[in-house]
Amino acid sequence: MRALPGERSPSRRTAGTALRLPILSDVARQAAVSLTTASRALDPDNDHPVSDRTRARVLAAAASLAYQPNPMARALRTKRVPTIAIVVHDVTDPYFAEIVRGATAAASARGFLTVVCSSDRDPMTELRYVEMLCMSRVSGVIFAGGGLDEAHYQRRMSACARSIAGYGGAIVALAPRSERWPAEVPANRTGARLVTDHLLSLGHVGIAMISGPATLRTSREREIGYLEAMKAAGAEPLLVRADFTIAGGADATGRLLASSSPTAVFVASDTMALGALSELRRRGIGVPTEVSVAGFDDIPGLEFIHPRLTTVRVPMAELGAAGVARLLRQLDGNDPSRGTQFHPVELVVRESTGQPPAVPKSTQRRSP
Amino acid sequence: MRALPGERSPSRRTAGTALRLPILSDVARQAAVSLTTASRALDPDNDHPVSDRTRARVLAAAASLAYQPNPMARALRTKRVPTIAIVVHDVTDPYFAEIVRGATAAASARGFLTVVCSSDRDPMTELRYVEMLCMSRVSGVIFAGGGLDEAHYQRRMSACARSIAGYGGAIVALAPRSERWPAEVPANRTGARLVTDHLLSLGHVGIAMISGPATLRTSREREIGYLEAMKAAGAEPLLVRADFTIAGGADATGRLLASSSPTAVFVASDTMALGALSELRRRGIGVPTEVSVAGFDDIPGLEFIHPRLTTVRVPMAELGAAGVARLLRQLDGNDPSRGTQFHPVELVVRESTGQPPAVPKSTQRRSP
DNA sequence: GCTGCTTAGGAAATGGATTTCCGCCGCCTT
DNA sequence: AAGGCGGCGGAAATCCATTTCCTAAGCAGC
Repeated sequence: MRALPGERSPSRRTAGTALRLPILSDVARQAAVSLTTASRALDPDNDHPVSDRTRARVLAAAASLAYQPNPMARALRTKRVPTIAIVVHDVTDPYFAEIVRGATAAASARGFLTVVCSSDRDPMTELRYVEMLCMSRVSGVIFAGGGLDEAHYQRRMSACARSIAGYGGAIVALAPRSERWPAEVPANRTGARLVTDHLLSLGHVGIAMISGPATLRTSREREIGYLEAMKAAGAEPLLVRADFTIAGGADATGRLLASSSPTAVFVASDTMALGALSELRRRGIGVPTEVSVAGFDDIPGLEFIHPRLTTVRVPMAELGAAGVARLLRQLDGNDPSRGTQFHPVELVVRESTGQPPAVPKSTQRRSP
Repeated sequence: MRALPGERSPSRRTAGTALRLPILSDVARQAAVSLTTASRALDPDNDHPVSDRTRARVLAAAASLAYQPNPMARALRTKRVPTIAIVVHDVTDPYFAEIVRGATAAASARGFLTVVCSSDRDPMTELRYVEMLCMSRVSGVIFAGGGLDEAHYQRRMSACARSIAGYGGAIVALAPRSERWPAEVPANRTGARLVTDHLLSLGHVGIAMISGPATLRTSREREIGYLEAMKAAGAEPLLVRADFTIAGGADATGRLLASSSPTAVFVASDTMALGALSELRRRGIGVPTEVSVAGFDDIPGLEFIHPRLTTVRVPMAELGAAGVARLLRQLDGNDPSRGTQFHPVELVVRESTGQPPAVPKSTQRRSP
């Protein structure tokens, strides 16, 4: 496992730059104090008293040397590296990409690096990543996507979680999960109700929903909102499931149309909705003239697709940033809560939803 | 900077799991050898002789304890953390997301974590990230996007590069840059020539190009391919620039149409092409019936947009993986090359390109 | 028998910051 | 005057793998 290339010549290729960076003992020497005092003076969180005069001397010395503590040495003692991991289902999905963007910005503002692990929706890959993260002693792990409701997976995952807690790391979820972790999640149910009500208020009755996998709690929460709204309106629900991908959305749309003819479809994520839109266009079905389509998330770039998609705005970047903030509070020990914080969502009406076709079909057919 | 929460109680919350992970001395004790020997036996690259019997004992002990070397302690000695950073212009852009996916998979297969830094196209943000990475002693930095051709930026960037080389880290670029770093880049010029030739062969003469910022070498390489092909065909080129974003593509399309009426547009990236398509549709201009549009990159999800976009396939994930492989070779010292490795691209003809409108305009107007 | 080399293994130093444990000084009690 | 306490600073242990330097034994060659 030798990592350092032995053949690297000791001679400095590039003249000019002093390659030895200042270390704490340089600062201590220049300030004429001990290592201990230097460390304490430089650490604003340290509660050991240091006189103002001494602290000033140390600070001045550190500044004059442009001292930066060595993160590796620090990590060795504190047992954690100053990096935060974000585990997503798919970096390529704008929903997650946006969360990553928000989290990265927040983390780097606090001096943390962010590592992104994309499981590509494979539970085993995710598990492997988390085990690796745990071994690397990352300060925290943010689960941006939901977990699987599956016993074997959950057992291994909770072993990781225990281990992370064991070395003082923290965990935060950005989607509903069965594990009782601190969570920052969008108001999925409310959002789903909002869109469904919007479609109902436009006069739709046959409103189908394309949801994600049943094993994902996010799917289920959004379904509940939909079902609640439909029930309240006395309308008959119709649910189809697919993967949270463009292809999944297209596929589900095909299946849906094979067995029913809704005038509106609520799709549980914009990414899937893109697929739905694509499939409808392929079949020559007008949106919103023949079928209204609404999504969820408000991923970036939606202004540019046609017709502009009605959706529910989830503050993705804010969610990422909130996850980092929560994580950091947990690490600092001043937020022992394990509760779930909900983030408000907002209906964004654009052009993909409209009134149902003027010629009202007598009754909506339902799946057999 | 106290990172460990002091208030964390020493008692184990979760029974059952031994929280202290095995360390090298545990292995050494169980194998009845010294630390030194244990370390040597476990390191396949170490050339110090260890007898087979001893090695077997150590290996058995390590296996029985499920020993994993502590990455932080190792990093402290080797002066680098086993982490590779990928610097992108925008994680949200599928082009970069795809590269990140490929790189992450390759890195984790070799035991490296991947951190993603998204500069959001701001040179200062990028510089700050790179300085932070350098301070964190990451093993390597992969620049997925091109650099700025600007003196101030280049000076600071090369200071970082020197420093990274100074501690034994490596750098790889995945886009053409003025710095002479080892690079793995797509055959931009060839690709651009391929698409342009495709458009020419369809009978187009008025072929405009929407390119990226002039300060990005990727833009310029793609332009050159376009210009070469146009020149060879005796056609008059017409170039418009914009940001490498959806909005940029839409905006450039507007400007283009304000002053000319090409029958085909070659857009330097799919992301921009999405904007172009959107703008054309907004104006009711048929694609490809009135204007053909071709992109570059072949980002995922293109099958689902309408009309399906003709483009040049860049092996993005492979590029990311190749970048990691190159980086690792550099770290191992068995690839001292600074050369550029080109990755072949491939024309993918789909539905957004077709013959020019049947009624041939007498002559293509050009910008005044 | 002595030198010289090779093979095998160990003790201890190293990397750099953090933290625990102590001691000292001055001041206040009783 | 003896004991106590708060404020301040330092020595040394700690974190854990790697690496440098050494020792010892075994064997060949002169």
